[in-house]
Amino acid sequence: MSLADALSQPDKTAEALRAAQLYYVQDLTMEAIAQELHTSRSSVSRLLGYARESGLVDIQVRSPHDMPSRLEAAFRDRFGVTAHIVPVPDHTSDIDRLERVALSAARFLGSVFDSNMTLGLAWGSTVSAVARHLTPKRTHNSQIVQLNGAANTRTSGILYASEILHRYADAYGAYAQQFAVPAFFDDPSTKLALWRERSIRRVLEIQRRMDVALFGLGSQLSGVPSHVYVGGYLDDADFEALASAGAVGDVATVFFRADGSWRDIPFNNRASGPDLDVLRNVSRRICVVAGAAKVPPLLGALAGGLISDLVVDEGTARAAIEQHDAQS
Amino acid sequence: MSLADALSQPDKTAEALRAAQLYYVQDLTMEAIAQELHTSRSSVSRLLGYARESGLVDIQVRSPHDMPSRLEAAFRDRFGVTAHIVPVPDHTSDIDRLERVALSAARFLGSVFDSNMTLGLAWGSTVSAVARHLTPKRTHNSQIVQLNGAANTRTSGILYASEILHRYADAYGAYAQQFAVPAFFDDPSTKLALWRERSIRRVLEIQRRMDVALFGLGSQLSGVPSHVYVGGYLDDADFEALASAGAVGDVATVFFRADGSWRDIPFNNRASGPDLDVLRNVSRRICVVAGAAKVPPLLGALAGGLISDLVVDEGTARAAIEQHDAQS
DNA sequence: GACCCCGATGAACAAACGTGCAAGGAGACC
DNA sequence: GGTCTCCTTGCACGTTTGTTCATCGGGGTC
Repeated sequence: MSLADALSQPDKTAEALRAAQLYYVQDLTMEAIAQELHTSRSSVSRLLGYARESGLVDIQVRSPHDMPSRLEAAFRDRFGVTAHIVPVPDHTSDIDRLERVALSAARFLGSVFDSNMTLGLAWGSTVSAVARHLTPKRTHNSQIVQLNGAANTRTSGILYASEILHRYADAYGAYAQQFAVPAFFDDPSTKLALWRERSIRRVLEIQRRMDVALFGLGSQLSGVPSHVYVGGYLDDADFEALASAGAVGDVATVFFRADGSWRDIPFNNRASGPDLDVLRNVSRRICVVAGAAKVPPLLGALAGGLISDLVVDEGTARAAIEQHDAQS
Repeated sequence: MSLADALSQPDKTAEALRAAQLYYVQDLTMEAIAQELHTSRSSVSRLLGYARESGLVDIQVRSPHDMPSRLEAAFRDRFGVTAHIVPVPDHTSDIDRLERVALSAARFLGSVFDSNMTLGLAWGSTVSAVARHLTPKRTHNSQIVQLNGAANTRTSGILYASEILHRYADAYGAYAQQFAVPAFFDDPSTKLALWRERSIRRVLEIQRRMDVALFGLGSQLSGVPSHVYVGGYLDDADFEALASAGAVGDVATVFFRADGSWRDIPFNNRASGPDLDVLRNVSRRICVVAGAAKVPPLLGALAGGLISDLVVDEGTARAAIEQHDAQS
């Protein structure tokens, strides 16, 4: 359900609105609503589905402020971060886990992003997963900017960068700002040259002014090297270089260590993503994390102050807190 | 479900919160949630009911701002008032109509009222009906103040003033400020004398500082004199005096004319409610109206600028706009 | 006009849900 | 310890809801 679709059918929207009022506010049954609208119950069911899909009805669960979960309090105390813990049974597969976290993240993003804002998107499987669950929301004068160049598209289930960007822009009625550069450069000087181009500098300038950043964490370095980046961008030598530099993960192609440091990792001058100082200047830095494999990069990102709001599944959150407490 | 109850059972609240997350955010079925929580599906159903009742989950239907209903636009254009039209089939009885409008009003009030605010309540059957549908919401340092003295309690289905006040205070965790005076004075000088008392002046001072006012409209003067006020407070002579003064209705015992004027209605110096200038200084003045009989007082209140937000059923709204347009 | 395509519709079915009810359990009082 | 009361639980049932499917009707195309 795109915003354009929603606008193309004002009567349908009006009826859906009416049905939603009657159903969600006045607690009528669909049967009763069908009578009022002179249609069949099935149509009412569909109408309500449409109302939910298109964001006409907004359902949010809010914990009373005086009783945040123990885990959320732990993140606040240790890292000064607002955590949004997604309850997930422990035996859930990593794919389901990501899906459920992404769903919560999408709702949260919807409540944060608004008119006159700029949203920066890191390109990766996590941000792609969130894209699948966005709820439309009308905004004005807002834009979406891509934070790092696109990796290849052969990797399973990950959408094209432009496709992702378009989904966000469509859901929020925002202007999409592409960033047409490779994910990683082979030669740092190429990057420097490109960064002097006016078309690129314009994008960099927009990035610098973003109000909200949304990103996942790369964890290619922990344990077995994942194949995600093996598509012509990183080779074995690169991985070795990163490993020997002590990198534990990346945000938008920029790598950092367990202690949150990143400035002196040479590899980063080949990355297309924004300097992490730029990121740290953003007021809302929403990090979406699912799966225990991401605990090391998560702790690094937290140490580096890269995160202001964290959406994470319960198990990973618990593991992160335990590991942090064990190390300090 | 009172706020006190909600606090007395933190584990229940926590479980309800979890269930609500899984149900409303992650779209799991109750069966699945039951498994995660190691309980039966029925319990989950009840848990979710509790979560809704106690305001843990907040469902709101919001019209896209670019497409308000035609009626809402009409109210904005003609009176500068934000209208909240409650869809109700035309053949609905006045009692059902009031009930459905009150439900919407309660939800709206919940979205407006917050910490550090003072809410003024006119005492009447409409405000009483709203009380029945309040959703709990936690606030701090807020208070509820009664705007006018209590009429008698013999009239059907209307709660005691203190009972109403208590419901609001309980739902919002606010301090309740009673106003122990009669609805109408026989002798204006009694009122003047009482108004000099420090205990009364304290309440009047609070009234003067309120941020939100919630009131219905009295329509005792249109057509057949209703028996609502016939409880020892108003007699035939009073009604005649009001009729000859041109009064069309009242807000919190203070009467006004069709053109919105009220200052020179002698009867008002016997009323216990606040001067309408005090009311007009309140930033949110929420008026709840149901039933076509209230069209004349509604138009008067609109003319007098007494209303900032209007919650009204569709039929009455349409009638009011039609009548206004016909007269001008 | 004939044809096709696509989206909308209501009937029918299966899944999901709310609630009355009886059983069980914890505490209060005797 | 008995027992009385009140609250909670899970089951069973009837109701409500989501979804599939066949059908219909309104454009667009030849």
